[in-house]
Amino acid sequence: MEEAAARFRMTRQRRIMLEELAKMRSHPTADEVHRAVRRSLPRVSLGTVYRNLEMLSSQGRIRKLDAAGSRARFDGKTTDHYHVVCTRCGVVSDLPMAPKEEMNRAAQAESDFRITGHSLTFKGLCPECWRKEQADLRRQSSRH
Amino acid sequence: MEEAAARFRMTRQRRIMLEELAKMRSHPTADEVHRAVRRSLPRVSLGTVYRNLEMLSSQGRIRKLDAAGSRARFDGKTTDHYHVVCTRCGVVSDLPMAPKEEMNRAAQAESDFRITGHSLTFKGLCPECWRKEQADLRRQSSRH
DNA sequence: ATAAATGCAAAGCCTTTGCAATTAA
DNA sequence: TTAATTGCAAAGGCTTTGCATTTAT
Repeated sequence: MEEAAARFRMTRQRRIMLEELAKMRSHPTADEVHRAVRRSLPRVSLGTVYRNLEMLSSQGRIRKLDAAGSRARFDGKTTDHYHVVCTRCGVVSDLPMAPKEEMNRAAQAESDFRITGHSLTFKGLCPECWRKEQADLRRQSSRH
Repeated sequence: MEEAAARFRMTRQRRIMLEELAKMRSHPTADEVHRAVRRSLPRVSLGTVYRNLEMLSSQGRIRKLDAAGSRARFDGKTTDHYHVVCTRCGVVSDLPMAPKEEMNRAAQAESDFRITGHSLTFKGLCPECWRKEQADLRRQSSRH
């Protein structure tokens, strides 16, 4: 009945991954991290790298770039608009908010890229998941 | 030497895909589109659906949602910041621009989701690709 | 000592592709 | 007629997972 508190170990693999990620400013993919870590740990496996990338970002020690989800989604509506995606169930909804062209200009002032546009996706809980989330919290606090 | 102008045919498959996408307001994945189209065209293949989704969005008749980038990217920097991604070579760079918390409030006013954050990614051409792009254009116009 | 983490390899998913047959124009 | 498109099935690429072994605590 007693829940084992998850304990994380600072393995050599994890330490080196953190070190490498701290110095790589290039937003590497999993296999780029793998290659980097391999220089000091030739036997590290890609599986371990994937597991640790996932684990470290769930801990907030690193960050996974916003790629909402792995499967592509399509929209019959081609006019520019923003989306909100539910972080719990993944449902995507339109947002009736006018796209802000002027943000491109603001970004252009800060970047040496030739800015041509932007994509803005809000994160949140859909009404249904928000309800469930509250129910979960209520249940948890009443457990003691 | 003569370039064949690409001609697109309005096949039954494409017409029905467009019709379905127009009525589905749920931002379907490829296989959800497949299922929908199959109701009227039971023998349509998933491969065709993929090919046409790609083709129709390159034509601008439908839209592929952002974040569709297939591989995950990671960042050792955990403080909130925006990114710019080069639409030609895919390189990702940080943007020294303060994240705008107030956008969440603006979005909240328009949505029944519980908004908790957003991710903003600018699109553009990195300095190198921008240079190449201009060279390409120059070459093209001088060809006549 | 012992539960967490690893390496390895196999499996899973989503997506892309080659090819012979079909079909829009 | 004929080049684009399809269905099918196989292959690809990224990611996840099962399991015996190793390792941090």
